Amino acid sequence: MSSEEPGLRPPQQRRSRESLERVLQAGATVLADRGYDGFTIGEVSRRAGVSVGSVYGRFENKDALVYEIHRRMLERLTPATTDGDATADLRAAVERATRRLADSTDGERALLRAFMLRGPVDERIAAQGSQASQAVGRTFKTTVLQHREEIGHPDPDLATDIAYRMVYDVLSRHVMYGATFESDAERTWEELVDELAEAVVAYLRHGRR
Amino acid sequence: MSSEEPGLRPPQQRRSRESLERVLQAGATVLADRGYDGFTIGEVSRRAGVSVGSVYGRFENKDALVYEIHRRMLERLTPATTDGDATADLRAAVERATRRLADSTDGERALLRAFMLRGPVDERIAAQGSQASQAVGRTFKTTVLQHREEIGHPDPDLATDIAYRMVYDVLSRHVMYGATFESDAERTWEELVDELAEAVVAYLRHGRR
Amino acid sequence: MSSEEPGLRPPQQRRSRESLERVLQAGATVLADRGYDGFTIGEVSRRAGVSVGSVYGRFENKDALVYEIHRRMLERLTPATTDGDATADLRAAVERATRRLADSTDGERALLRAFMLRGPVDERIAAQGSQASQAVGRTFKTTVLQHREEIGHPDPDLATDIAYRMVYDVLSRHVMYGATFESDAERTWEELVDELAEAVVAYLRHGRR
Amino acid sequence: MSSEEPGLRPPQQRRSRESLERVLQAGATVLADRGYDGFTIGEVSRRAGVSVGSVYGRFENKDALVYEIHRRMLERLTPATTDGDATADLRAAVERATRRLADSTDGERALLRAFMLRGPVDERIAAQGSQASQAVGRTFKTTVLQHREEIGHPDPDLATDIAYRMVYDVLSRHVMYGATFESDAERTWEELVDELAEAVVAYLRHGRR
DNA sequence: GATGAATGAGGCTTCATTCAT
DNA sequence: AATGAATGAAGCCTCATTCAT
Repeated sequence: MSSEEPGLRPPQQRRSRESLERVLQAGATVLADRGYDGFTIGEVSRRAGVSVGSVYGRFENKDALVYEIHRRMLERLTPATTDGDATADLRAAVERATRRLADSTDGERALLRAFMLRGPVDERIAAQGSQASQAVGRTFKTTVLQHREEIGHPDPDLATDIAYRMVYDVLSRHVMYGATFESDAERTWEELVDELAEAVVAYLRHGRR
Repeated sequence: MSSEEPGLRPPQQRRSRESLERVLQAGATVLADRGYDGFTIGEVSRRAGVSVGSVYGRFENKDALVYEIHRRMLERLTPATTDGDATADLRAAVERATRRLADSTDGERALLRAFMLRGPVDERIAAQGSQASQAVGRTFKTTVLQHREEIGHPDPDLATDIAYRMVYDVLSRHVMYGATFESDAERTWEELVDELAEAVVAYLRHGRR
Repeated sequence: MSSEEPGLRPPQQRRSRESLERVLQAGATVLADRGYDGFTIGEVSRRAGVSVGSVYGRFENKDALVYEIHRRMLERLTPATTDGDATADLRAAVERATRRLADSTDGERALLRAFMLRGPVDERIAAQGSQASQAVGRTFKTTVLQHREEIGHPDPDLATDIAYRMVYDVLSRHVMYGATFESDAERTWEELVDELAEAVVAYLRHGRR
Repeated sequence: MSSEEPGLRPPQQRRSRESLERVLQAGATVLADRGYDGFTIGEVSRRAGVSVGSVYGRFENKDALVYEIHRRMLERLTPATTDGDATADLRAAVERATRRLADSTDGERALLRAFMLRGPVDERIAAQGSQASQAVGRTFKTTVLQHREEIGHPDPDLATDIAYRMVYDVLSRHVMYGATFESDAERTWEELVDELAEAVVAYLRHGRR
């Protein structure tokens, strides 16, 4: 399938590798600063201090460059996720999982935002992003389900899935739109993280009627 | 402020009103079908069966057309919201408020999606959208806070705000990305609505530690 | 010849005549204010408070309107020119002729400017303008040549022609470009008029070598 | 000031310099042949045998191209002007200065015409043109004022300034409108030059009344 | 006659991609 | 390999003119 092709032409020499990195770095900066609309090959080549032709020497086309920047961002966002550490109870598990999810976006929010806006328009971005989000989700859920017995909801798997969505979606929206879009009450990132954990704990714990 | 001007040139003849509606309708369809990127004046004029100049006879520029489509969508989305109806208890209130929010998107999801993606890039869309979301939010919160005494959270206003964000953000994300983005478990709109209400009730009710 | 056709459709009714005048007046104002580039039928119709179609009901096309505005301006600029009044001597004749030329532009400078810039691009404007300028020139020369015996130049007709050009061209340029274009010394209209007369007198009087 | 920026993107390769020259040359030809109204990027690119994009690769926008053509024309028109050569008397000085001014337009009249018509509409053209004209004027006046003692006019500086305007304006008008606009007597360039010098000499020499 | 809506050619500009050097 | 110049399709917008009402 063509969607499987990397579009990245592997570098052969030392200088090549450096220039490749410069292009990727510049590309990420452009995306973060000016969004996808401001992301032109010309702008990237200018910021990278590399010629347009050189960019095309590295990447088959613009999309391939975007995908690679995306891929690398996701790599940084979803680390090895060695999540072995046990947790004392459901609350502790939820808090840790939530915090970990929140922290993973540190320093990448502007770039993440650009891709979040691009996903719905570009299937491949969506697919890559979805995959990563699901991986993160599995970790989240695994951590939380360590305390399955504390969960009062009749369908713990469903509840945990919903819980993950709540956390993920509220944080995502904050990344995309900022602190006050849907409400005039400004909420900091920290507040959101704390309250989301609180909400999730309450939701998971309580028995149905 | 000049940024407040509508940019819509009011029609003065019958023929003209019809063509205005055709343009708006075609514009909404294009946005829904192909997103903002596919939204060109040429495409709109083609679908509306109207010349390019005609579009400009009605709208100052492309943005003015987009804003007007947005404005009308928001008008449909946020009805008079006479929300007088009392509710029996917190659960009933949350369920009604959540359902109402969810239902308001019926039939407009594709268009809504286009604007949700445009907001972060276009301040005016963001401002209009935010205003509407906040209005909806006030109704949601008012309904829920009718049962303030049932709320166990030490700060009921904060909790209600967070609750609204959870509902709004999960549903929004579903509109933007579909059923399976961040989780591989496909969730229907209905499931989401029900479980979100459940989660909110649990969150609001439970006393802190 | 098509260049002979007036392009003006004669008005039949009272209201018609009024609206015709409004169009011509508005057209002159637009030309004076915004130059030929800003002269669009839309703008004229807006300022005249008359529909676009109405303008075309009066004038075959944009050019015909421009020509008519031009024609009327020239009519005002070049009055019956009954120049019978005798003058005492060459100096008096030159001064009167120069002053009369200068005064004829009063209150029309902005409009005149627009047409002076249009002439070189539009043959018909050039022809009409040239004809008027030549008529004015004949009066100027006739007045001056009343004192042919005072003229020292071996070819009085040539000299008078050159004299007219000097006066006409310096004043024209002042109308087109303002007080300081070709020199940093700002010269008022009055200064120019006085010194031009002085120069012309000196030129005409002096015998050759 | 940003209005001072050239808007010309400096060429870096041999090929590019050639194409730059072709564009400038074609641009000048278009302006000379069809005036500013006929000066479209499409027409220039066609005549230069170069793509539209290529023009924009070299110039920020249409105006920048026009300004550069103007700048180069002025450069050719106003040479180093080392005017050291002494003159025998006022007449010789005036004749030389007038002739030099007249000669400077050789071979550029059509292009000059286009810019003379553009100046009143484009401030930057006006400013550049005015500056050049004033520089030429200073040379003219310096040459003439070498013989200040021959000047009978009570204010030699004023008179010299007026003299320059007469020469400049009559020649300019001839460039813009041709030989017969304001008079039906056709005057050749040579005749104008000779008579203007004659007139200026007479004007400067004669004592006031 | 009057109105103003509709038309569409034409002008400016951008940018992904190719290709000569 | 690297460079950056060249290409041209495509998008936005204007405005003279026509024509249905």
